[in-house]
Amino acid sequence: MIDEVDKKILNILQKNARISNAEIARRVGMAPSGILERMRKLERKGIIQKYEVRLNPKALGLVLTVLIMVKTEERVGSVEIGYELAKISEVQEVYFTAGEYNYLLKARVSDTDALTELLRKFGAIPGVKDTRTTLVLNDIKESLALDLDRVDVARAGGKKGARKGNSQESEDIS
Amino acid sequence: MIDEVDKKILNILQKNARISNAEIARRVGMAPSGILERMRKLERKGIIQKYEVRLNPKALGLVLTVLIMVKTEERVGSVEIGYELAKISEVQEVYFTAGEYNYLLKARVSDTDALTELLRKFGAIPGVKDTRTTLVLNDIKESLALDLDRVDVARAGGKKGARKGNSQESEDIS
DNA sequence: ACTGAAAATAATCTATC
DNA sequence: GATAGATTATTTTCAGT
Repeated sequence: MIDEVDKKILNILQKNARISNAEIARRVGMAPSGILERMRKLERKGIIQKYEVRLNPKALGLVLTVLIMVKTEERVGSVEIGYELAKISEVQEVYFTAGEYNYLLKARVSDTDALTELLRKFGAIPGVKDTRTTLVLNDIKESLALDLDRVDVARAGGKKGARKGNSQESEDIS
Repeated sequence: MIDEVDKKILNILQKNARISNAEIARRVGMAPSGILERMRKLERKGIIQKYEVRLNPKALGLVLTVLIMVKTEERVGSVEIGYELAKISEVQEVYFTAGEYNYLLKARVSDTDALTELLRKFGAIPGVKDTRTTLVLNDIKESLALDLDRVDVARAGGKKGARKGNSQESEDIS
């Protein structure tokens, strides 16, 4: 259950996740202790999953973004290979999809040699049958933001659809 | 230019972007003021782009992840329509790609009705010729983390590839 | 669920090396 | 670049409502 106050807090955090508690309190018009309690509850419910930093891949030399579709031979519905693919550090996103290809991945690499190396890693995973690489010419939008005006405040709850099938490693969320 | 100390700082932030400065300082073995200065420099250089919160879309009722390929009729190399697509709030990612389709998008919606509405919005943009929607059955991995061991510390610089072509709205980064 | 007060920490600035 | 020290601000806990 999230209410209008939670929505305000989450919208503030979506703009800048490193903003101080005290500043959120000021903007929401509540005591900092109350904000702190709400944030912890949102974390406990799994609505807040993580605070992340977005680094500029190009500024770090990872100038190529690639989208790779992967076809595998697994028993229907199995995502074993997906978890193997998710372990590869160049791979930022792995989706198990309905359709001809089983997975779609996004990866960042420094150059075509690094891309070749990455594809070689895929090929080394048993069951990977085919890959189809698409070069990204322009990362036009990349955002974690959700439009909270689209979420039904009444039915938004903490139980369903939590961390299942997420291979991110954990660490203290605060 | 990032060095080994920056790398340590960034790796700590990649695990939890809301960690205190003082705690980073403790882990790195430096004075907090020095860490603060380095973080500000990383922000100024555009290496740190944003601090984001990852909310659980499913916990908020946005249970469907969809990948949509969009074919457009634009003059070659133009990404005008990409920016239009990026304005739509359900759309979290927009990539301009080499290949048969011009764009690949990722979007979150609550149900198939919301998906229909989203596709209708695409159709309303002049120049959008065709869309191909793929349903995501499992979001296996979604992460912003970059493997800093893959970045060449020597050549990683602040000049190239900064915010160009990014339609995220800005706000005080701290 | 929230507030307000108190104690503990942290952020930030200046001066200095 | 970094630190140490001073000041201001924030975080956190908790008693009270």
